[in-house]
Amino acid sequence: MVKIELAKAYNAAEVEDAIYEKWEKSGFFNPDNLTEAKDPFVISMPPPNVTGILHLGHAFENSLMDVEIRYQRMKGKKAMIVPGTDHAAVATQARVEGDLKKQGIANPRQELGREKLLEKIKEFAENQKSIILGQIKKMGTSCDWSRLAYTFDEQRSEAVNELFKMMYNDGLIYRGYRVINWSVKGQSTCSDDELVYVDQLTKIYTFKYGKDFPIAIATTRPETKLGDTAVAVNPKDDRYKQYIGQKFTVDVGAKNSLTITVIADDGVDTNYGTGAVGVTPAHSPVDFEMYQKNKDIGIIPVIGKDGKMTEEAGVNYAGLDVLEAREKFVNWLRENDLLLKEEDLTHSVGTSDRFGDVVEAIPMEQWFVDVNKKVKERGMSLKELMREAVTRGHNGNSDKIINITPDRFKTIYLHWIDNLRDWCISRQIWWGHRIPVWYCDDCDQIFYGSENPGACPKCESIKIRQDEDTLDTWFSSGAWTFSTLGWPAETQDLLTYHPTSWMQMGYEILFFWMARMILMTTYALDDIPFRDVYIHGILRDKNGKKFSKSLGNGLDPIEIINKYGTDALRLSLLRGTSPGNDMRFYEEKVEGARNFVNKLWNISRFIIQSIDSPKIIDKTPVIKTLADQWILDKLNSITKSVTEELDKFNFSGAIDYLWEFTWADFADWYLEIAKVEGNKEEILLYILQNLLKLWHPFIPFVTEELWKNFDDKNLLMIAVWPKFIDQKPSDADENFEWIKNIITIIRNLRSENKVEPAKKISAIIISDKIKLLENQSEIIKKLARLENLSIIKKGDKPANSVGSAIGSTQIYIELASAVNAEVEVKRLQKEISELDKYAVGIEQKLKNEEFLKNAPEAIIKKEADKLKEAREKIEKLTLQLESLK
RNA sequence: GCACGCCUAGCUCAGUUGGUUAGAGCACCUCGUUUACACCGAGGGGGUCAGGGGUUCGAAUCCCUUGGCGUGCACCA
Repeated sequence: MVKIELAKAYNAAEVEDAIYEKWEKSGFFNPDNLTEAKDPFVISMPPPNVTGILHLGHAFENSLMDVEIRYQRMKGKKAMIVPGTDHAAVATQARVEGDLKKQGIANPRQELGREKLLEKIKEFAENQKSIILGQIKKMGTSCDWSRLAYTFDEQRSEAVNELFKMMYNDGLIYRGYRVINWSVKGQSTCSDDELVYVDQLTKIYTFKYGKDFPIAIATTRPETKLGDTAVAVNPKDDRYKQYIGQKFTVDVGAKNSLTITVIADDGVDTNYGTGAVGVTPAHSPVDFEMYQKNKDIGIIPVIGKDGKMTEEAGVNYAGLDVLEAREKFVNWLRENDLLLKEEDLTHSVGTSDRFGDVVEAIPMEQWFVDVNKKVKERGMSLKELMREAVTRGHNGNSDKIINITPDRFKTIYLHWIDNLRDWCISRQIWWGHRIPVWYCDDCDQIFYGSENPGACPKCESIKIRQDEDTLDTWFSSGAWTFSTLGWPAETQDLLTYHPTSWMQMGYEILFFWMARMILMTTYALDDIPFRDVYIHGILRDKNGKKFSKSLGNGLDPIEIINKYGTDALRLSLLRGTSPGNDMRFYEEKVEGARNFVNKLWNISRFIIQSIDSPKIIDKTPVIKTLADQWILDKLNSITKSVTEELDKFNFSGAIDYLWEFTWADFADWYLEIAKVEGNKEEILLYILQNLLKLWHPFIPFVTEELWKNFDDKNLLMIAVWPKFIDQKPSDADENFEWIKNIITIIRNLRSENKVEPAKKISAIIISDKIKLLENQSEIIKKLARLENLSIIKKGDKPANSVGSAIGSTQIYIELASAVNAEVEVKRLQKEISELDKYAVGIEQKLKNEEFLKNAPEAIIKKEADKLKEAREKIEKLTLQLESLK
């Protein structure tokens, strides 16, 4: 074999693209090619929105998914990430319309029309898509590209239509006149979950509708009061209950007069405000509910889709902007002595997450998913299905429980379900799945149809038209875990790979997405969408601010990758993070990870260059020395720990074990020892190869690149995950740690006494562990830079020496010049006094009868051993101190 | 208003059933170019785990409470 030359430093940019290509060509991203693998392990990739290119948050998600999938693949699972992108209905249309406006097209919808605008959006989306897919590859994510999906492709559209049809036929989707959230700017509805609440300082006005009206009410929206049809009071309220059922006609200065009925409602808090509520059915969801119980009070919409006052608001107001109307009405109240109070109030208002404007509550005909209606043949509502999947398990089956990490999000999710109202799914935009419903203009028949049915099924008229609206993007996202596997067709993929195994997502889309996937899957497939959900926090910048375009603090992951390598980025994103918590991102972190990757490279470089023929070592090598035993035991033990941490999805914990072992135990200690003891080819290769396997899920590129030095035929990517060997524990760890300790003490003595680092000196160790020390004397001499080392059983402190102790063992180094007694006395005194405090603490514990009675025996023994060791050390140090005086 | 989370070394954070003298990375101090690595090595300093109380033989960890920061939901009459 030719001697391999490795570069002095790992250059990620040079090798990554080629490695990814090799992986992709191998076909092993597709689990169907993992012929020896058994159980499936599937991750549905949360499809990135085609609104923009990927940011660091995506890099983080890709790192999480890829670590998990590579781990499972190496564990012998049919591992698969199903990749895809999301058409992101409103978000994408809003983005493209915004761009068009900047280009001078003031009103894209009117100027371009449906077809043209859709074409523009499609062009944009396709362009973004190809950029995004390239980025995902850069991040090293091992997706099965043969199963690439898009929420808006033909297959997924079929799933959406089928789902709609099922729900429509089951009466779970209905068209109804309800108060919905309306974005004037976007000219579309949005669901309750799409609102972003912001605090707003406003005024709250207390007034009476008229001089003769007996009850005062308060409002922050006086202009909507032109649409009031009732006043609600608590039926137990003595002040008002006499008026319940009475009707009052009031003049509100709007030319039209209002008829206000006093109604009873248990929900009214008698202690809050005036204890009475003005009821505006058209512009408040809560009031609308009261109206539905008391339809005869009537409903008067006074604000229109354009955000201006309607004709019904009265001729004095029609056409006015809401703020103008507010001012006008308040002035009128004031002039007529009806305004009782005017106070400042901070309250939160809902704004559209995509268009940014404060939404208006307006009543309209829209499509809804009924979450409270019992599903046919299930005896349960969608709400109840959503609850069951995370509590007792789907259909009461404890094997079908969705496990949420960290589990506090389960509580948050359940609380959200409690407050859930019917889901408004129709949007007045064009980019999205068109609602598969048709209307007959001749007989008013409404019927389902994913394609143009040609004629009305009832009256055969051809004057039919499809609903103009499109579906909420989350309607299609909700089907993602199964639409990507071929549903509604009964595919082999569905049989093999559903339910999926693991899902990760940020907590900010818990309600949008997780909830809807659970809803859709439990309903349509009578199953859960996934077994485990890992909820992660959001990435923030150095100062804790959210990354955002408007703040201009966004970082392009590809730039980071070009500078530090993908492995470094992945490692930095996963290290020191915990599920559910936000984390800060800063470049120094990536730099540290890059340094580690380089360290691993150089460890390998050293090993590869120091041996003749690199080969695969798959059997535990022969153990020759204590150090060998120690490092192999340690490798075995961290193999167990890393596996356990990964099984708990604790990626950071797994990294900590690996990092510590690789850098400290293996590089700093064992490699140095290998230089002394020599002849360790097999052990070095064995440990390195196991390390490459254990590290591979986290830093796939550098490990794969190194692996080819040992095996240029098989990919590390499908190597078998190292197994923990369950063996009798040896005392190698204890003994070797003790030797390490002695070396550290000598190094410390040298440093404190300003011995030149390169200078070789003499040392004396007085101990009864003669044999152990003699066996390890070469290592001690080399690593502590000793010329001579005397190991004796009994003796006195040598002249011109300084020393320390571990337990009863004393360690001295000889100094060339006289000892600075004063400094040495101080040092020893300090050490003794600290040690004494420590020992006294343990002593008290051991004197405590309660402790002795209650604590486990192992703990008591540990404490006793600690005390013995400390006391012995104090004794030896005291002797040293006395000899100086 | 209700709920949840966070407050651990100068900074960023781990710390999963309560039990080592509480850890890591970066930063800092001293020393060092020993051919795997200066993207490095050796040694070191630095924390009453936000404050107070409680449970316990034993608390960063469990409970109560105060304060600060953040988030979700509700309210928004």
